[in-house]
Amino acid sequence: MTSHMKETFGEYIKLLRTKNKFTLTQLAAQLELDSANLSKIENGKRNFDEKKLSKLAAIFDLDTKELRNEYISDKMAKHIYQMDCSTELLKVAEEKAEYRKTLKK
Amino acid sequence: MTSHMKETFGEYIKLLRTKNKFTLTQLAAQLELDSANLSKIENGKRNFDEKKLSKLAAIFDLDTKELRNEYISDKMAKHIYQMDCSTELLKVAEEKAEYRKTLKK
DNA sequence: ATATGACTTGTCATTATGTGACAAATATAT
DNA sequence: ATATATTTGTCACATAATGACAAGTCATAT
Repeated sequence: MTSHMKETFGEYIKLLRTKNKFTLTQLAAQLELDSANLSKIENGKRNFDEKKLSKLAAIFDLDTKELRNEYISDKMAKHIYQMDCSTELLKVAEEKAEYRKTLKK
Repeated sequence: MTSHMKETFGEYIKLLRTKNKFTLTQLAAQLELDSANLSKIENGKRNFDEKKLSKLAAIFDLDTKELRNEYISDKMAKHIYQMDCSTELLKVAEEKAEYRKTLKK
């Protein structure tokens, strides 16, 4: 874990986009999606499609694995936030996740 | 955090039910749901409806808050498991969840 | 062996939730 | 004011979750 972003994934995309002087339309085109929807993604009103992560990484020359980590941690953060899950509870959750692994499936 | 269950929430319900010598049909009736669907819940194929938590607590004389914690940690565990989220990544996610709080909304 | 009760599985109609697409509104710059 | 950039609203469609019920398995008592 090298990065320590506090942004949401949407804000992160916006950051990347503006730093590289892209317009929504330009980036959206490269990602093969509607610029209006990309706007919603940047503003946290829609989800970024996981299948497009590698494309996004390629555009901004990022490490795909790192980017996927950002993506996953953001998604988890959203859940943590939404269920208002405390650190304590998260620990329990982690144990339970381990338990689920032992159930294979 | 007093409990340290490793079960899934479904398994937990089943445990409560069998310890109290209830049949699926009996418990389902009290929870106002189909016994077939309760079976699926116990076996992790459906979700327990959060709105019925207090009812469940009442039936088995449990602390509602504790029960809700079990419920939430189970749900989080599911997410952690599904996205195969490492402890490291979880820490990052927690920070990001904090960040989301600062965004209010 | 078959009847009964307990549990599981499959399926379907309905509902809820998310997505792509485009129009319209707003903001920002020139 | 005009053009461009961004945001918001909405609709039709796809996808996923749910309630309901039928049919299945399994164990056991008779």
